[in-house]
Formats: sequence, C-alpha cells, structure tokens
Amino acid sequence: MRTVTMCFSILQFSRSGVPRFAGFWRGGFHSLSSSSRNNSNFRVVGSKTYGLEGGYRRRWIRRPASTKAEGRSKTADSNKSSNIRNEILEETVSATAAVNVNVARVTELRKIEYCDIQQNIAENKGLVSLVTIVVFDIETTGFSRENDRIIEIALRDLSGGENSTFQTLVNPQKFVANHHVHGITSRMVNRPDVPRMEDLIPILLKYVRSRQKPEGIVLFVAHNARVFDVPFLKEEFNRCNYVIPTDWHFMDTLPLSRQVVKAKGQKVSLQALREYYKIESVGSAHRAMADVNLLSIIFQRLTFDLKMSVSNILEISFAPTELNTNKKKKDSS
DNA sequence: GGCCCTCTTTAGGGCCTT
Repeated sequence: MRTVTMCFSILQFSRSGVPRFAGFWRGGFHSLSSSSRNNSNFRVVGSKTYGLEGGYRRRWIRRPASTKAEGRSKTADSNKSSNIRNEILEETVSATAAVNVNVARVTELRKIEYCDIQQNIAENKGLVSLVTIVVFDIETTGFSRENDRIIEIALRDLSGGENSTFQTLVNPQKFVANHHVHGITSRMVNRPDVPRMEDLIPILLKYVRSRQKPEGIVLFVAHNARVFDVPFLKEEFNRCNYVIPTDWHFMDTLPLSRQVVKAKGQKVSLQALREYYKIESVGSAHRAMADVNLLSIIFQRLTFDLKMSVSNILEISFAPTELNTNKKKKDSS
C-alpha cells in the first residue's frame, strides 16, 4: 500500500526521527483511510445546519468521536459551564481561565524563537517531535479576500487519533451568492447559532494548540494555499484583530502537483488530481471536510512521488508574513 | 492574485482557489 511505501520514502531522508515518524504517518493515514467517511470528531456547527438534533437552545453542538486510531484523548467533560464556548473546548483542550487568547498566545510565541525552530529543523533534530501537519480547506462566499468571507473551515491533523479533525460553518454576516458551488446557502450560515469568524478564531487557536507538539510548529497544507487560502485566512484574522501565530507555517500542494502531474499534460485541480490518482470520491466536492480528506490522500501521494521528507516539505513551507497581501496600486508611470 | 507557459520577457492567456 502507498501508506507503507511512503514511510519508506521518507525514511530514506529522515534519520533521527525515523521510528516516531514512521508511526506518525502510518497512524495518520491509516486512520484516514479506515474511517475517512465519518471520523469527524470535533465540530462546531449550527445545529440545524447539519440536520442534527438538539434544537436551538444550544448555540453549537458536538459530535462524538469515532476514530479507531490512538491519540491524545481528553475525556473530561463534566464541567457544566454556561459558556458554551468553554463547553466545546473542554473536549479538546484543558480548560483555562477566560483570557484574551490572542494576546496571551502572541506573548507566549515570542518565547519560541523562530530561528531556533529553523535551526532544529536544519539539524533534523527529531522532526517528528516538532511538526504537526494539518491539512485544511476553507469555503468562502467568493474569491475576493477583501469583499468575501469564509463560510466553512475544516482541518485534519494527519497524526490522527481522537479530535484529529475540526470543522465548522462560519457566519459570514453577508449573503452567500455562490451557493451553487458548495451547496452552502445564506440560510445555513447567517444564523445566530453559527459562529462568526471573531467567535471562531479563539476556538481555532486553542484547538490547534491542543494538537501542537511542545515547542513545535504546525504545518498547514492546502491546495493553492499561497494564493487563496492563506491570504484569505490572514485577511480574516486581521479583520478580527488577530495575528496568525508565528509557529504556524503553510505549504501549498499546487506547485507539487505541477511537478508531478503537469509534466504528463494533466490538469492540477483537486478533482483532476483525484482522477489522476484514481481516488474514490467520498463526500461532496467543494465542502471543506470532503476536500480536506481528499487532499490528505493526494498530499501523501505527491510527497511519495517526489520522494519528499518532512525536512524537504518544511523547506518549501512559508509563513503568512512572507506573503505580500497588501493591496498594491499598479504603477502607471 | 500568483504562477506557469509560450506563438515570451517592453506580454498575454490560462489555471487554480470559492
């Protein structure tokens, strides 16, 4: 199986982190392939949006985990807080006092010197213990990061285990004109029980932090990330007065796809890649978690074909600050 | 918007993301 062979391809490159890294990939992709259809174990959604029971009393509801893989598990959920946000978070992260998450996070991140991380990576010091790879996807009201908004976000931590996925609809507070693309309508998201981006970001930060390894970095993977997903995410964070943590790095699978596929005259869209790799279609295309599950498999195939190690992948990763997303007026002089 | 390709580079069209 490709899952196994990929481990071998990476083992050729990674030395110090070999044993743990093998488990890292094997566990992650095993869990994905064995339960990709229904192992979403952490959702923050409008209750009616997904047709779940629970009515309107609860602002958001959870779905139980169903993954088979082992992983970090937080079982404590007995604290009956009236704050539903805390109630959700207690499933995945330790409950903390209500603090300004962003300020605290930025302060803490300053203690983790970027150059130290880079140096550790360069020296290949236990990469597995440093890197959490998260495949993600967003659905939006359109292509303009200035005028459009995120309406759905999904993540999958490839290390697998409980709470390895996260997905939610997002209230854009504007009309969704492109529902024909993803099937997400205004009525589904413009609701008081669907979190707005400013509500979601603190939850997202805590969720990612719960998946992050001690003093490690998180590598987010998306298709066309450099041009679409990351600038969009960055814009939404800015709009809500948040900053993307400095230990969040991003990788775009589009250039990898061009290297592998386009040389053979094929297209490099997500669906074209699905056909190229003969991956069975599961879920609706252009829904965030379905695309995340698909990209998780494609990412595995691409890195296998290109014989890429984690070190190689990190070398082509980028920070949001490296992107020049400022609006530039074309110089007509 | 950024990247890639070509009938190119003093440019333009297509792809990719929703």
